[in-house]
Amino acid sequence: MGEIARFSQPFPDATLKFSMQLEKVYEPQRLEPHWAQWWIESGLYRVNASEASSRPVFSIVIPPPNVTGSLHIGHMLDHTIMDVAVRWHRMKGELTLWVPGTDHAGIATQMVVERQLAAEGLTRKQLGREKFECRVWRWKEEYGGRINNQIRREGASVDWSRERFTMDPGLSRAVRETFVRLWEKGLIYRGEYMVNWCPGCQTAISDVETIHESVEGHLWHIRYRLTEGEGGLVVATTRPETMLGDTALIVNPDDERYKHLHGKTVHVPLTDREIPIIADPLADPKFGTGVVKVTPAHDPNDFEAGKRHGLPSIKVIGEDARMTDAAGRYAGLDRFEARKRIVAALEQTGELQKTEPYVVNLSKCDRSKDIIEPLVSNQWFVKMKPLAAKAMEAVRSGRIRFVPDDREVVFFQWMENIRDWCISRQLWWGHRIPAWHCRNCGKITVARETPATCPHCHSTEVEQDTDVLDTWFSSGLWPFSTLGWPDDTEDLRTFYPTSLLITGFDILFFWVSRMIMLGIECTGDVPFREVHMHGLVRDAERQKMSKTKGNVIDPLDIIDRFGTDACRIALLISAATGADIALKEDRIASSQAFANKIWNASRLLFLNMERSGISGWAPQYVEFVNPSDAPEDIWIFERFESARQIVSRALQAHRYHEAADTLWNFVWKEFCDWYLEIKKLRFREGSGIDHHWKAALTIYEASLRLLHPFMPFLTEELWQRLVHGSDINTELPKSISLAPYPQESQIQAQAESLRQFTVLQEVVTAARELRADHKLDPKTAYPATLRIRNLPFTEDSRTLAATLVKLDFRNGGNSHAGEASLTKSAPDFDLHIYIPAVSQNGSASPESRQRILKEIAKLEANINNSNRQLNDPTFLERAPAKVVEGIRAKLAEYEVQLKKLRDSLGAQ
RNA sequence: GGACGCUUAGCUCAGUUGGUUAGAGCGCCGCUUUCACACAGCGGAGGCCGGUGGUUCGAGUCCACUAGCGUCCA
Repeated sequence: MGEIARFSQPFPDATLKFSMQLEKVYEPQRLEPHWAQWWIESGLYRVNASEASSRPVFSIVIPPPNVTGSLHIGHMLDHTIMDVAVRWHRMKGELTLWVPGTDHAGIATQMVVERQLAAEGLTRKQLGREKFECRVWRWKEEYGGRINNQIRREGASVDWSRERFTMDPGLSRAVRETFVRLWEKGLIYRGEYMVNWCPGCQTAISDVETIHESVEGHLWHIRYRLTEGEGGLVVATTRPETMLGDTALIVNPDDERYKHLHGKTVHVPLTDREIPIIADPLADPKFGTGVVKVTPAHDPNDFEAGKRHGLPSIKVIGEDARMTDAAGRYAGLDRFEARKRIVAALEQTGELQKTEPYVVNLSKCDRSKDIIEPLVSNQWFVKMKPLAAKAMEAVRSGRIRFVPDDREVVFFQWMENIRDWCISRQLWWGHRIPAWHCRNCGKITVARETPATCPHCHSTEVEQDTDVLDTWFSSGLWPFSTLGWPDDTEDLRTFYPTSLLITGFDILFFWVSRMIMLGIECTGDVPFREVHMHGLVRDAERQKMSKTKGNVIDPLDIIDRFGTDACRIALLISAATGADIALKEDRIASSQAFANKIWNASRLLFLNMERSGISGWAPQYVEFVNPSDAPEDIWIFERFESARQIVSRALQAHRYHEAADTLWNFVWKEFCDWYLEIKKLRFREGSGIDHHWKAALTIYEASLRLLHPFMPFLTEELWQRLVHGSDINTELPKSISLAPYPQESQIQAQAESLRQFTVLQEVVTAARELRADHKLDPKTAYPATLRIRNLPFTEDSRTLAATLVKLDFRNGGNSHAGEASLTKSAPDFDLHIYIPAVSQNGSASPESRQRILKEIAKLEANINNSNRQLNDPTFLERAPAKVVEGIRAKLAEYEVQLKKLRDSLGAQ
């Protein structure tokens, strides 16, 4: 059971009238910010770990957004789904924690601040590391709050007292601890390897931060002359500028064409260097000319080949993507300018044999879109295989469950082919690597605490490594670093492993996988028991949103226009499990209409409460005690219970769209369109709380609670107004968000009343159909007769039906036999409407005649189909009795209906 | 090249273990401004569920093949 607090001062703002008189149109913009603020100020979602002994625990961490960024619509989807789950669990009475926070986004933030410096004519190098870091912190203080404000406006019920930032001291200590442990276990190493170098970001990046693209390029065939004797070899390459760094040519050992050349040397064009021809399987005889040039400093394959054969490595392209001094007369040129000039030069010397068009696979930096330069450099790596093995085991054994589970395939595929993770970044903003280099003995010391002297030689000449760690290294610790790890805190013991992770599948490799690996490694347990991965929010044309395309939807923008609740429900209802969303604005607009509909349904109720002399309603939290005998009550309780069950099951299974859709239909189509339409005929001036009101308010209040996780603002507002005026002699929760979620009702289905109501619905629909088809005057109460078969149809139901469709059953019947009539018959009833004014013109309209013919055709088809099945012995033998019986019953109905339709055609 | 997914109403999409007449939102057509709501109500039109074949008494749902599209990995 949620925290029960005495109801006090629910409205944080005195300007909000605390009354049952609602404005005609729902204005979310006026109400939502107040509740958002009140929820926080009241500390409703602050959790105390010590309460865990008596209650089940539900915990979740927010995927930390970039602290200096701003939220996009994808975040809003993510946060909305999380908030639904969180509010649901909280209302179920679980001790529910949602940890908010942000990450420091190393590269992105550094680049933003560098741009700012550039505007002042400064560079970070001019400023120096320490001052630069100060500038970034200042930037963070200034803009970091923006994200939090946005999260508040989304209605996210996080525990702000536990807000964390990846650069907080505690989380930084977790980073250091992890690094040291992995180093001590030999899972971190440092060395000269080929890495993805982004010239734009000026740092190494990991494999997952690169994207691959196929672009139209060229394959240049270049002739390398033999240094001795005549002839030479032709090499096909897509990157001629790297030839300046060639240190060998490779041919396949089995390639007969080149066997006689093994061990000979060739001259590298445009240089005065000689390089050997060696045999290695790297060369594919079928590709190009079967000869490859080897540039160990600038290609991952060549790097490996170079190691195998002990080849020298010549770096001709630098970190700035310009040619180095080793490139001779090309030194200082941009790599692509150098390529142009080299091709031109080769053409002139005749060493360029031919040029053909070729589709080149390019690696680009995911962030800056610069073309990656593979470079050999000194970097830090995490050995992934041992970590991956445990992570895969955790998923395979079911300790972590993926929703939807087909994502597991992608996870396993990636894990099985995992490569070591380059974690060092040549940045100044981030967690500095806890490794110290000794200038005296050259040894490396990795330590939790900053060493004063070198432990190896006791020199004081120790200097911390200048690199920082990949941001994902720290966010990989997020589920436990936020809870106090490495300390053994009460929070950690209570809330770890977290219950659930909800995030986009696009960061499966970046984040989810790494959390699983690091979580198991650091804590010995999985970081979460379930992962729900939702899709991307795309624009109406299914295009990925991007700033360059200009199709980005700003969540605050649509929140301002439509209200948070409308945006939430629109996102939820569009989000089939795991599928991308093509978000259309008209969907949000219709959700706004939905919110307004609920508002106005409440307005109807509140207005009538006043007339009946009811000032408020205090919920009992015992669902559906003593319903009246009114059929609409029995019916709506049954519909509510059905919706409640579907919603609960759907939430359990992370089918949020199904839950939202079910609620939409229940509230609008059933509660508003049928139940309230009838109930408002029941309300009486000054009645006080009679059985009609008791039922209506019970179902209304329970519906608000059922809806609350999805539309928290609207339901809070209405619930507060509803309960405020009541004679509260029981203790009420302070907020609907702390009230219990509707439980299974104790009501027994009353079949007779239900049928009474569904027949009533059919009669009403039939009458409306007749009136519409024949364009009967909407204002005239026509005389009519209604004959119900096989059911004691009460006078009450008859009156209700007559009122709803403006018919006069008292004056119907034989006395009007001379007038034309319209007839609609169903298995349960016959309805005749008499039309005195147009007695000569009572024949069926062409529209209705056509529809009847169509219906007859359909019925005949159904009857044939049913007969075919019922005459089939194998069907009778193998189909379940329930299905067979169902078809028999239907067949009987079809036949009655068919006869009536034929009669009605004849009669008209 | 490999893996996975998608194809259902004019548009965007639902459809849990195969079961009786396939749904929603928007759009479209008609009627109504009735004292909750025109961000509304009522009525209506609109679908051989991509194609072919198979399993089954029964397939939008399962299987195979095929066409088109998409995502991830190499």
